Amino acid sequence: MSLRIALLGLLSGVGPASGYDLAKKFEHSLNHVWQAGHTQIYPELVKMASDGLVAVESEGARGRKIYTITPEGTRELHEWMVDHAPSLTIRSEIALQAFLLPLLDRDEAIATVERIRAGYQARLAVLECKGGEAGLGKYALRLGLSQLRTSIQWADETLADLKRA
Amino acid sequence: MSLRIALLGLLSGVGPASGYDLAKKFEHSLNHVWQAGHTQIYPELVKMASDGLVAVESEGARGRKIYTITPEGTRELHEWMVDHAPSLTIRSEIALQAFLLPLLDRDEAIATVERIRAGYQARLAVLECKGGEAGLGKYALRLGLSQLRTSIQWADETLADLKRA
DNA sequence: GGGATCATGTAACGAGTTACATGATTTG
DNA sequence: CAAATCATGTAACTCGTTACATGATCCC
Repeated sequence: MSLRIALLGLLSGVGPASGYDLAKKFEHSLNHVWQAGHTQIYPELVKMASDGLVAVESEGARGRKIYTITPEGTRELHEWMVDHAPSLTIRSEIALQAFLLPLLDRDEAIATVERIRAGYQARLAVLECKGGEAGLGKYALRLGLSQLRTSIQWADETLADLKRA
Repeated sequence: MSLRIALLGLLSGVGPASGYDLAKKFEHSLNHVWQAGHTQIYPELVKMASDGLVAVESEGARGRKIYTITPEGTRELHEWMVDHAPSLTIRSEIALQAFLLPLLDRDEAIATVERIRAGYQARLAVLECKGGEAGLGKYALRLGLSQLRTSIQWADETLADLKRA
């Protein structure tokens, strides 16, 4: 369901696009929120077209197919945004490592937290480059940035904690 | 893979347990980090047993099977904790709603953020009850709490932002 | 005896990943 | 012409969810 919503959202927000374009958007602007590769996107667009949520507007060079959102797609997107209580389901490998940290001895734990911190830091650098603008992703970007900064702070506190012991 | 690790981690941290026990742990202590229901856990334990990572220690009343982690399981768990760079993959319905927020008009956006905030708040209340203790999950709990507090702050700032406009 | 909880499973389906496969066009 | 990028797809597999199914034991 969420993949559909993400695709509908992009088509609605940035206008008609090909599967290829949409895959790029996933890579560059949506990646801190949802992930999907082209192998998932292409078949989904076909299904969505047969469900009447999108339509092929035109076929361009190199077999390029431009999809547009239909009124029905717009309705479905809007309904999801307004009615759907988003699931709180979390599956985070990082949090799992954090959870199991007490199973390691001091030095191993420190090294693991440092690795986690580096990952957060790298991602923060990427997000920071996406800078202030961004009509569509604006609020999500701010959310991502504050969560990352908080997580880095957690890593620092945890490192201090582990080193103290 | 991560499901295996989570199960190995629990067996290692809290000692021998049945699939049922492990499912309860997932519900009560691991749920802010990883989720799995019994329908996923039971078959996975069988596979893990055939891979030599766990063993059935004893069979108790009502067909209860107690699993223990084997030395090989311990090795695998340790290796993952020490060597594995955790994936940064995120799939968050909440962040997706946040991303698409600019597609809504002012009042709808406000209502949506309020719904998101309520979700965060509810989860925060749950986590806060798990209180200070917790050998195994200690660090993950702190991480979860700070992330939630940050997210609630984001919701408040976003609401202020939307109301100003 | 009846309802709650303990305890384990299977089957069907949907979501997501990895590997494979193909061909057109642009740029150096 | 060769390499990069554009552009689309399929197949096999793993992971996760929902629905179904069964029976034992405990407590009222």
